[in-house]
Amino acid sequence: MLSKKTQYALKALGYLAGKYGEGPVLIADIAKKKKIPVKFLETILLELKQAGVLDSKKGKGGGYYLTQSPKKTSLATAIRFVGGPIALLPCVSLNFYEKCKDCNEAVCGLNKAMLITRDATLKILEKKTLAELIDSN
Amino acid sequence: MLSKKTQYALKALGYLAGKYGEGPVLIADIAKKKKIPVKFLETILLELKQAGVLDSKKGKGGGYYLTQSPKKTSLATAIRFVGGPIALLPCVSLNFYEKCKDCNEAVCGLNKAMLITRDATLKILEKKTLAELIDSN
DNA sequence: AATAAAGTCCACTTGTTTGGTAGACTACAG
DNA sequence: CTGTAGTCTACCAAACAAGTGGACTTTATT
Repeated sequence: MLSKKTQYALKALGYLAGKYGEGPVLIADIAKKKKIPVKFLETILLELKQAGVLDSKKGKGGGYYLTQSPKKTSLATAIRFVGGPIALLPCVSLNFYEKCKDCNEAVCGLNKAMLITRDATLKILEKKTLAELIDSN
Repeated sequence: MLSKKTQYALKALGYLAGKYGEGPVLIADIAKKKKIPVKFLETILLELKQAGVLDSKKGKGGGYYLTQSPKKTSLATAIRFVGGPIALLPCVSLNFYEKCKDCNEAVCGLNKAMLITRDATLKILEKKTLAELIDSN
């Protein structure tokens, strides 16, 4: 299961995708529409900005906005930006790999099963983009 | 990512699968071979026993063992027994479903994407069984 | 019956995540 | 120069995850 933080990040990105090209969107606006605690969202958006997915404008008329077209960012990328590994085990994670203490990966059945799972998941999440998160909500 | 607890549970079940039919296996034995903290493993095995996957024998010559052939328990089942939801979001979970506060699922793009992901994951994890976790480690 | 082996159960610590509050500072539009 | 809005820092606390320690019960064996 994705962490709350990652879930909120995806919701916020989906909302911003819907507003792409319309200028900066207020944190408070996103928080209200997507039912996210304002202060928590603040730190999430800041992380996404540091990752380069978002940019912001301070002062009146300010807010957050996507740095590029929502079609150019895949869900897999978005999830990784807020720190969520996609694989079910550390030993099959591309970006958060960690070796098992107890097994030889070449012959580990668990490793094999989870590798297949990760590939199937990635195949989907790399094709879907932020543009697909736009909806009528 | 699966929780440590779930990861340990799968490792332990894999080990017990390899010993199926050979009588009870000591907690300490599993812990040592799979590098799991003994006390933590203790609570995990207890949960699996209460779920019916394992049974135990107390006293000398006691230990834990699978209640049925490793081929009869899928990885999806095993994961769910120790409390781990398989879906990436609560709103697409079969066993731990929770409605989103902020979206209409029928038109939610995130929901759709995660549903497809969950189905792909489940398809794999429901086919793989504990027997496939047996290896030479 | 005594003993040792082994699972069971309860309490506790430690650390992280999640959610929330408060306040000061910076940038910018009007 | 004033108000708006993001930035940053510092807390707090409830809930959960991970891990530890110790006392208790059951059972086979001697």
